Parts: sequence; C-alpha cells; structure tokens
Amino acid sequence: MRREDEQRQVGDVAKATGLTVRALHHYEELGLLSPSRDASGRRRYSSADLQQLHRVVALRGFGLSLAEIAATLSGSGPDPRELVRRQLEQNAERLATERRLRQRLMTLLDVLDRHAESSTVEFIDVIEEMLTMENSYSPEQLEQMAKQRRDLLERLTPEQLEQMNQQRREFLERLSPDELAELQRRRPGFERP
Amino acid sequence: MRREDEQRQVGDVAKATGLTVRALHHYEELGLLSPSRDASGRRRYSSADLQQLHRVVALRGFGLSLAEIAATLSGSGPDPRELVRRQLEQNAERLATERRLRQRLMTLLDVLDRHAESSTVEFIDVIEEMLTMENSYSPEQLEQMAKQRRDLLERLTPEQLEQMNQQRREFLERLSPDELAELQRRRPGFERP
DNA sequence: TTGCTCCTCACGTCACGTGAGGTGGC
DNA sequence: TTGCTCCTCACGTCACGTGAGGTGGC
Repeated sequence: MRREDEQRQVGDVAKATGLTVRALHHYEELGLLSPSRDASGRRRYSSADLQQLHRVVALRGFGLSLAEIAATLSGSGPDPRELVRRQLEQNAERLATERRLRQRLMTLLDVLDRHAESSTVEFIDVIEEMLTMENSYSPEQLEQMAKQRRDLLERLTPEQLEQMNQQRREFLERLSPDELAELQRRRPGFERP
Repeated sequence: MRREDEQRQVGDVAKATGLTVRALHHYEELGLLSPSRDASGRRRYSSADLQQLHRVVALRGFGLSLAEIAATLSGSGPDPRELVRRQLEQNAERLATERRLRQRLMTLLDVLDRHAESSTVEFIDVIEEMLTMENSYSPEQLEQMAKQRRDLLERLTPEQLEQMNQQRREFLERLSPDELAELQRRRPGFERP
C-alpha cells in the first residue's frame, strides 16, 4: 500500500483543487490551514484538512479576504447575515464602478469610431474633451446620451447613417464663428463643413 | 504679488485635483509628470504640468494602469481603439465576475433568511451545501433558481408564504428515509417535518 | 544515480498609505 | 520663534508569483 492513511501531499492537493502549492503554503502561513508533517517534514493533508481547505475556498468565492476568512472560521467574525450583507454592498459598489467605466469606454469608442484619423494625440484630445464634457454635463445626461447613441448605432441602415451625417453638417452650420473656432482649437484635425 | 508665474505648489495641486501629495510624488517617480523645482527644491506645477496631470487622471479614469498610461502618453502604446477595446474586454470580465458573485451572495442571503438560527457553524454548513450544489447543478440552473426565488420573494403575500411552507413540508415528506438522513447529516439543526 | 517532489527563505507585484526625521518659507 | 508646507527615505499593504538553493523519496 502506497498511502496508508490517505494523506495527500501538497502537490496532489494543488492538482485536485486548482490552487497553487504557493497558495497552500500561504494559507498555512496565515493559520487558515494546519496540515501535519511526515517524518521527513513534508506536509500531509488529511480529509479534515481538505474539508477545512474547502471552507476557505468557499468563503474566498464569496469575496472575503483571507483575514476575514480567518475571523469567520475562528468564530470571531461578524454575524453571517451581516457579513453577507456587507459583501453585497461592496459588490454593488464595484458593479456600479464597472458599469460607469463601461459607459465611459463605450462612449469613447463611439467617438473614436466617428473620428476617422485617430492618432494617439487626437485620442488624448478626445479624452480631454470627454473630461470637460463630463464636468459640464450631469452623469444622467451623459448616460442618456451614450445609451441613445448605442441604441441608434445598433439599428442603423445606410440611409439613416447618411441622415446622421446630414444632421451633423447642419449642426456644424448652425455654429457661430466663435463656436466653430473653439471646436477647431480643441480638435486640430477637424475638417470645415 | 505672491505667485509671480502662477506656479502651484504640490499641496495646492492636491487640493485642486483631489489627489494626495503622495500620489503626485508617485506619478513623478514613474515619469508621468515632471514639475520644475524652485530655488529651495520645492515642486512647482506650471499649467502645462497641470494639463499633463489631467491627462494622467483621465486615462486612469478609463481603467489604465500607470504603466499603460506612461506608454500611451509617450506614444509607444497600442492603437487607441485597440486600447479601448481591451479595456472593454477586461471590464466585461470583471462585470461578469461581480454579477456571478452577486448571484451567489443573494442566494446565500436567501438561504440564511430562510434558516432562522444561523450560527457561524451553520453558516459554513450552508456554504458547503451551496458548494456541492454548485458543483452538481449547472450555473444556468442555479441562476434560474436564484432568480425565481428572488422574483417570488419580492411579491409574496402572507398566504403565499404559508403555501411555500406547505410545499416545503410536502417536499420533505416525499423524501426517502435515506435522503432525509442525508439532509440531517448535512444540517445538524434541521427539524423533522 | 537520476528525476521528481518537496522544503524554506526572500524579493517582486501595484498604487499608493503612512510615518520618520529633517529643512525652508511666512 | 512658531506653525505650516515641503522634502526624502523606506517600510507596509494583499494574495500570492517566482526564482534560489538545498534535501529526501522512489
């Protein structure tokens, strides 16, 4: 019999769980796991160790930090419901952050696609323009604008696209000389209508 | 005249931008910013420095790392469109991760709310149960289950809640002795129907 | 003897936070 | 002289990644 007591080595555990050996060492350093050692000093994971490890992995999967996991498993952490609610709050914040970023990126991509010759210099110019826009418009207005743009672009026929270009030309023609100068100052490569 | 050439000190810049002095030092260490120094060695930020700083902040706002910002501003980075597309991909991944986490957390909160006496021990037990569930059910199934549960809970009348409890009792009665034993093994505090 | 797995340091990552200890400006 | 702002180290954070250099097991 190779393994008398079903004690796995660290490499086996790593393969079975998808964790790295280093991660297992790390969890042990933090006291989350305490496998025994054999005569030669090698770690031996019993089924109880594996169960403990699964708890760690489970809690990590719910977004807890390793310190929070240690507190939870030792019973010194906050009430479970409270814990989960906090995680949900943090998750909601991160979701909101990522959604805002997505809005900004999509708007930026729209602008870049509209702008044929987009060198890096112009790219930065566009970004600065977006910044000033974001400072002068409310987030709701910007979100609405981005949404409309996306909805439109998704269902555009060639005729509609031509119509858009027509509207753009009309928009440019309605600008006062001062406004046009301002636009050209901010966009050096901008063609006159 | 206090400020002859409109050169701001690092503290002024920090206040005006909402960044910390340390962050400004850090950007300078990375070569993102190079304010001049006055006779006594203090940093002086010209309007050109401030513009450069605004570019850094803008790009950071689009999710770029400071190294990516350095590459972009020096022109050695990838094409702007490609850059934005990559950011969108990473953003989509993070969004998906956060949405999955949210599903898991809400399902967990549902289970905890259903479970009156939720000590930490039982909490971990519930989590382990969810883990085995997640391994035996497909993500779609779980998502569907969580969704249904949430939709239901949002519109429950007291009568419907009683009906749910009734269904739960019936479910438990339909279990074989073996299945019931299994359930009790996994949930020590579980009451018999 | 040769691989293979294991061991223990110990530095690196990323964007700063946080003192420590000291100096010039108003 | 007293605050105030500034300066430069330099270590800490978080969850490991990544060698380095060495030893025991099959």
